[in-house]
Amino acid sequence: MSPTLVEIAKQAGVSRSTVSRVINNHPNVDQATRARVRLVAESLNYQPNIAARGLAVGRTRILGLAIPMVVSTLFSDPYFPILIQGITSMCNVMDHSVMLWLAEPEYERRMIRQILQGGLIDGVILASALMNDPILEALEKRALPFVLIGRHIVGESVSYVDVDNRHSSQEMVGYLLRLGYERVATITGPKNMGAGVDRFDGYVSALLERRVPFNADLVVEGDFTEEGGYRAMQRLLPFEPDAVFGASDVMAVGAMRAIHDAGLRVPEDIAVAGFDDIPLASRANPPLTTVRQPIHRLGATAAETLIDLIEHPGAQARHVLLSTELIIRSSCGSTLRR
Amino acid sequence: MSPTLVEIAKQAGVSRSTVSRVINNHPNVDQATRARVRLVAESLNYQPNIAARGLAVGRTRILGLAIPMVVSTLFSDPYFPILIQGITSMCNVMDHSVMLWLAEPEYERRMIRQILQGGLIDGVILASALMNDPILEALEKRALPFVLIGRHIVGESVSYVDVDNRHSSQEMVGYLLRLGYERVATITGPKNMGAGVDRFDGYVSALLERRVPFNADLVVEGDFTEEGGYRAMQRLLPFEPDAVFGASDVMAVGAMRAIHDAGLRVPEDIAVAGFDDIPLASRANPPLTTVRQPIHRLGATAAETLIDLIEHPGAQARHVLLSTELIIRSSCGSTLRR
DNA sequence: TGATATTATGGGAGCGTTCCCATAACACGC
DNA sequence: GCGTGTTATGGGAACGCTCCCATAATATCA
Repeated sequence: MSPTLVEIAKQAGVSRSTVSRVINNHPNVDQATRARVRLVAESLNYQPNIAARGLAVGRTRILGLAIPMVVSTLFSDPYFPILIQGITSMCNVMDHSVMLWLAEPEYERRMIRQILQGGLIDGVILASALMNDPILEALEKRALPFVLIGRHIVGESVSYVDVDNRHSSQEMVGYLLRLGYERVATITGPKNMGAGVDRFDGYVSALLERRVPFNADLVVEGDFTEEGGYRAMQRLLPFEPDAVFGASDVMAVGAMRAIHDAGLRVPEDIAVAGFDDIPLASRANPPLTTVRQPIHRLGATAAETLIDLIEHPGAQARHVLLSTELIIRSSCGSTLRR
Repeated sequence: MSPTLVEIAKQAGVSRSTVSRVINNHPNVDQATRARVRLVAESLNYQPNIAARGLAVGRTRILGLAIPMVVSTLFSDPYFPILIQGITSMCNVMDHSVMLWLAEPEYERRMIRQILQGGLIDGVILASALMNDPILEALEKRALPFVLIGRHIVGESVSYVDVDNRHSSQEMVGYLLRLGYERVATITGPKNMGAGVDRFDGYVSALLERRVPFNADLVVEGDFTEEGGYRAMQRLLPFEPDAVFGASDVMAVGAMRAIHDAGLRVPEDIAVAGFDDIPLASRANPPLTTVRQPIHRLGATAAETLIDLIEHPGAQARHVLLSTELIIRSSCGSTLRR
């Protein structure tokens, strides 16, 4: 094991306290002493024991990251790896570490207890919380700082970081309408997920904005999977949409497959747009017009916000909305139709 | 915060020690006392403080998971999410937790120190370590148990869990040869990754086995990306292969795109095979013949092995090879050619 | 029934830190 | 040259837990 404070102290001929002061950069340590202690600590490759420090000081500089398992299974795209990268990346900068929980339902209670009461964690990032997630309730009850990735029904009392789903979708659908499409359908996400409802809201807003009547036949709920997108599109086809907005790229790609299988062409017969801009989107045939999310930044911002929250207890809930970018490729045609 | 042992003790009218014994299921506690303490602990929602316990007992039941950032960026497939799921899943069963490090080169030293000497972690799982990874050296020097996911040059002195890459590739390429293909090319993975070299070895073994002369023109190094597969295939085309074995599905899909772009058909003109069986493989056009990896089990086994190693210090290094499954679809044709 | 095991319980010490208070050394101004 | 302030340092106590030893109560056996 790593040497302890007292061993450093002995070697440097000072007390435990002085070494601690040096390690934590407290003032009021003699220049010479400081240098000597530094040298010894360095040469012995000293590293403070996190558990002990955590015990003493009540803060571990460890962040918890909880992701509902159902959700993580769902995505067959690199969303989570990138998100996690964003989080750990910021944690590196801020000198924090990350503990990971993938919530399997059967271990949920155990996980919640561990997270909340283990005393090991300074705060929690909850990614893609489902609408009725039990952990959320527990988290609110307890005074542990936490940040949601993805806006949530619970409202404005909790901190969250999100992409502006509503506005982005509105923009995307508005773009389709401006191109002249008249029967714009949508394949939504599950309605127990924030991203699902917000993107649908954006769709509705865009119709409203351009005074296009809402047609319930042109809305089908998907589940963020390719297969789900495929099936949703099949249900949509009889109603003859001339464009489809898929609430995720993966679903949009599924929809494209359904369109091809039905002997129709994209975008000539039906235009397709997606959301996320995963790598697959640019390699689809035809390349997919979509909304690019700053996933990495989403993670980094969540970590940053959480750390800020930890350092300012009692502060107001933070709400951060990151903006997106419309990526125009050829799946919706490139010119105005009329 | 969660109540402490003494608070439980006070409420139950016993000593700290007795409560500790109850919590840890020690024998020699009176039935009645045990029940009473359990009740109080339950009602106060007691959860032992992990940091304190770790300090006292020298074991935290926390596993470290380290993934080189370069590698994690690389995969545009759900490999890592599934791997991580496998790990956390087993950790749930074994009552452990996971700390995550994504190794950014600039923070590597800090990470290594933290992992090795923070005293917080009982062992480390190192996923897809690069061949010259500095952390490996540090890990070997230190007496911290660790397990590699993916075999590694360092040899048999360290524990690892891996898929039998060599054998699986040999089987795949053997299958292509048996189908009658005569100019079987391969797009390899990077040669500083275990999976890269092992899968290439399997390719060579298959040729040897069936006495097909090795042709260096038919080997191009890829980088496990779609784009890399595309470019590799372009370089392969002039040498007129009649089949290509891509060391990953993502590269195989890239190769298919290159073949299509060159006006050729799969499998009529060139057969394509992959490795991994990611979801994309079954939805490719044509569906990809590939090798299925038990990724989830890979992660679970790594965690299990590590925990075993932690509990039996000084034990021999463990080597686990998981077997794979040949998934035959239509990208290599379904019938013998001659 | 008295010597000896066994079972049940309590309290001290220690894990490696940090924080707080005490103390010593030294400078300064008058 | 004496109070006052500042700087440097040491040691006790505490964080919440587990382990070990002591002791009391009870069971076991010749």
